[in-house]
Amino acid sequence: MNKGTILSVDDDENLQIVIGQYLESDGYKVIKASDAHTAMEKAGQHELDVILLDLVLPDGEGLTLIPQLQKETTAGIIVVSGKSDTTEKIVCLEMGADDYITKPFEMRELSARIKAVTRRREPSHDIRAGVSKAKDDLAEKITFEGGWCLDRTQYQLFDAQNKTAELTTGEFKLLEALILSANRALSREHLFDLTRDGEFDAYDRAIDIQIARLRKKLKDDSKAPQIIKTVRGVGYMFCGHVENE
Amino acid sequence: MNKGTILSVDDDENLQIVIGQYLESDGYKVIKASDAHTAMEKAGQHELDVILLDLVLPDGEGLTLIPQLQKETTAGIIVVSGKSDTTEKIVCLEMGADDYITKPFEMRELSARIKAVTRRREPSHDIRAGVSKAKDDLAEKITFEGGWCLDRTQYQLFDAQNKTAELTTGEFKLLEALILSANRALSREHLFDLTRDGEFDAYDRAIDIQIARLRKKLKDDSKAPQIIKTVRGVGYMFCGHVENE
DNA sequence: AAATTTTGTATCATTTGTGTAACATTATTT
DNA sequence: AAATAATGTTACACAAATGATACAAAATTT
Repeated sequence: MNKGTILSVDDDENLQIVIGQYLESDGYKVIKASDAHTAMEKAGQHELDVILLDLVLPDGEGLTLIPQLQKETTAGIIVVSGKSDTTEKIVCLEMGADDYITKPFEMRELSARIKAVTRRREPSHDIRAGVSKAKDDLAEKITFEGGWCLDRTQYQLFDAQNKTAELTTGEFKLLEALILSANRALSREHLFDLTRDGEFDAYDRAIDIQIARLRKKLKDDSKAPQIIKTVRGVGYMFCGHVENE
Repeated sequence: MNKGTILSVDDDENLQIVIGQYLESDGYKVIKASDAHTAMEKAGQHELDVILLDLVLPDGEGLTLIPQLQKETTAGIIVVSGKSDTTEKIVCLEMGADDYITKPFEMRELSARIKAVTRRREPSHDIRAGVSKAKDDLAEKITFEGGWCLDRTQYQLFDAQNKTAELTTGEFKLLEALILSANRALSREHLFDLTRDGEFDAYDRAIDIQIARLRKKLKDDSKAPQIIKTVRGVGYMFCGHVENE
């Protein structure tokens, strides 16, 4: 009997043991992590149904962990917090957590909340039926303003004369990411995540430089850019009309 | 703009009024019932998204009401209880309630929980470039009085001619915060918290200045403002009719 | 491993955004 | 209506964000 797989993320070793024992005897498979890093790791390795998440962790990712985990899995997230602070509750729920429970809690309550969360995620509750599936399969060639054509099979950008702009793969990925979210401002961090692995450091200017290089190759004047606009305080945005093929 | 329809079932008249006002100014349509019988009736008549349910009712159906309501609608059920009794919580969640909140609660928390419940019931967010877009509960474009359109993906405000008003991100955030709590007076401190980090100093006039700049760009005469009104001794309030897209 | 290409860091210049202070205006109280 | 308090306005200075350039470090190719 396996009711589902739960990832428990908490620093507190004793609590981990208690939770683990209870939930296992309840029929769940329990995976444990005691810091944000391993949490993300485990989330990538297992098919999770629910994540119990304490936001106070030694490598303290805190709130940002919620969207990160959601990117990695489709599991429900229950924030387990030491504080019963309304603002935090709200923020958590708004960031996408499914529920919020305050320590100390009774195991029975935790179990009930887990059930409630998993129940909601069952197909029967899913109202997705009839909703057009997101088009994952994107065009192989995308043309835009100025006769440019991004060829996603060749990893190259061609101009109106069909001459290659000699983009590097990094530049290509960045441009692709921008185009796929055209007319939407994207933060540097977001762009970083979309185009490469590793940790983004807030003072990292790498994206800026790459944008500058891209602009040059796109002949987009950075003083008054027409294609890649900078959104001050936010990041960059691809502007313009895009056509798929 | 209609975020959804909520049925509030509670015996307490005052609470009903408070909840009703808050949620309505929040963009929900609110229907009220003060006993189990009318609750069932209303549930049959309307397309509900969320039901706020106090189980202590004059004709005291209590817990059995949960499955009955679920038979009638597909709305999410949030149990609003006077007791913070774990057993009751568990029973409610097990009977199929989606959430449980204990009186007294802050309206903000209630609002957040409603959002969380409705979010879960929404169709999946569109997945562009494999990135799950951080899904707000809110519209991407909000239009209001005078043909203005706040584009939350571009971080810009456009006028009726679709020309950008050149808001800075700070100004944008402030306007967004005001709009999202339209027709509700917000204190400077609250606005500060909503739009930036750090500590608010009571003698800080920064918000005033930013309001002034916003008004100018919105062509809102500060002598007789139509869009952002001053609420003396309190703060500011966005007035007007807002439409989501 | 040398050469080449690609990417990142450091630095400085420039632009843009925002708070402060001082004063003007409007509202409220006396 | 005077006095007071709250808010609006403006100019200015400072801070922060971004762009540009040169160079260093990786990564890739030869």
